[in-house]
Amino acid sequence: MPKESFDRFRRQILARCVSAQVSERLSEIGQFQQTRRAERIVLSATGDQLVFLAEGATKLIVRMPDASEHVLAFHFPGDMIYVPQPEQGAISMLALADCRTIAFPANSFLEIAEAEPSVLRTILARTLLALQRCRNKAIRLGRKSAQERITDFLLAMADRIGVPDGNSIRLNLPMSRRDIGNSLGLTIETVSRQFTELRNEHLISTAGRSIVRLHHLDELATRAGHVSRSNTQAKICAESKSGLRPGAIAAAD
Amino acid sequence: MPKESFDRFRRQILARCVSAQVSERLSEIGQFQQTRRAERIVLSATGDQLVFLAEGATKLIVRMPDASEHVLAFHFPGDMIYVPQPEQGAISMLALADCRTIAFPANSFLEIAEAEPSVLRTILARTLLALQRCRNKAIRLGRKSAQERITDFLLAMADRIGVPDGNSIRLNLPMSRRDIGNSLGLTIETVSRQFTELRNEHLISTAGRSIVRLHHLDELATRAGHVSRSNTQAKICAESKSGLRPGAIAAAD
DNA sequence: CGCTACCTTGACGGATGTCAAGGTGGGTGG
DNA sequence: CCACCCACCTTGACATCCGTCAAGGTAGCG
Repeated sequence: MPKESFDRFRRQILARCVSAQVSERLSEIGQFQQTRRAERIVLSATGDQLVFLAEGATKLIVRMPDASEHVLAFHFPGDMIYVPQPEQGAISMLALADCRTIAFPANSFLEIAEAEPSVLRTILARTLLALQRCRNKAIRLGRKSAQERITDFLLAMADRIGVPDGNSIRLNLPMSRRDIGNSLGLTIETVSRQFTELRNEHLISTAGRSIVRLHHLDELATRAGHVSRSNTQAKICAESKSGLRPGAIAAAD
Repeated sequence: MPKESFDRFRRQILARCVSAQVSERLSEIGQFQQTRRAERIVLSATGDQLVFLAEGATKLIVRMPDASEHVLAFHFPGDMIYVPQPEQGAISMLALADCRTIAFPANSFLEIAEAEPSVLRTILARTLLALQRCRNKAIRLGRKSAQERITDFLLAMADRIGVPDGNSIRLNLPMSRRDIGNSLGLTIETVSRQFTELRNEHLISTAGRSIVRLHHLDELATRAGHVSRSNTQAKICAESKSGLRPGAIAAAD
């Protein structure tokens, strides 16, 4: 396993105070993997997995009975993703860009972590965060219009991978319009129409297929159905400065 | 705190092998509460809470900006519910029937549980289960039609509180049509129309406002968009015999 | 027995899915 | 470096499902 990836894992998931022994044992059960864009991250089918994403971007998908796919979440470096054993649920993880991952069998991971309750608590805290994100997603899908979903999605992305750019925030979206639609419960056509509409109102601008610039964050937040907290920009700055992002287990957008 | 409620908590959440001391300390920080139907379960605002539902039924709701409410989950006895600190998220827990609950400050609970990693793992396991349920809910809300949502909801309820009744399953739903709609992202009218339609097709029958009987579970499962696993009945029998239900942290339907 | 909250039914309109027909970006190979 | 090609995106016309508004009906409780 490349030292660089595991070091990232150690920094982000294991607190600073973890014994070298625990770290050692975890590195022994972790399966490193390098995956090319559009390929599946191969996971052992012998139980639930905890996957650490060291580099790249992924989507977590469910295959529906009709062979279509629904995107549960997008993930970015530093995320810890819980993937249940692929029995019938048919959850799988696909690379949106070239990826480096470390996959741990969940049971072994947790057994080792029992020796170091702080690690267990870190995992629990991230899982609770994932649950909150998933709840938010459920609200979004249940109640919001297409435009609200799209703007909410863009703002969530801004929080996660946006970079300040003058008065705007610049996004380099690794996922296709289809992926966005599959994540928000919309068709690709509706996604496209909403992008066009936001572009016509100068709330966003786009360059090529993946670059999106968000202007007027406050107006976008209003469109997303938020309640006037125009601190997205501030949050991003704070986060990029400290180098800490909330991270998640499997419910990031 | 009534012995009966805490005993239930001990049986369901604490494994049999927990030290008397841990159990004792948990009972000291747990706030017992009896709540009447339609009232709010009052929680300390000083941090996240873990609420054990010993008796009754509850809904976990979010107040939307427009003062409407969205139901995140319904809960039943034995569930452990994670309720984040009510900052702006405005999540609250309402009793659908007379309830008995024990509320623990999450941080204190987890600190005590660190002495007994098996408890921490139980909580983590339940949280992961809640995450799975929430993911399922997200899929349901994102992709399914009104009829699929309703039938899926009824089958989920059958798994949780259904009792076998000849060839059917009988449900005594503690929540109103409005609550069901708020949970599935539908209006009360649409819920009502779908009930009527299912009734006309003899897939369900109703008595009064809260009794629902499900016939033809396999057909209902098809309507729900499931993939032909007609084992719902079997699962319920097995569960009611063993007295064990999966339980959840805050994402039950 | 009557009141009230809750449920049911109907008519209508609008947001979004579906179907269809181009247009465009970006990577590949010459 | 350019041209080509394919996947991806955009736009339009139309259909449909569900939300909205409105008007009763009914269960369950006092």
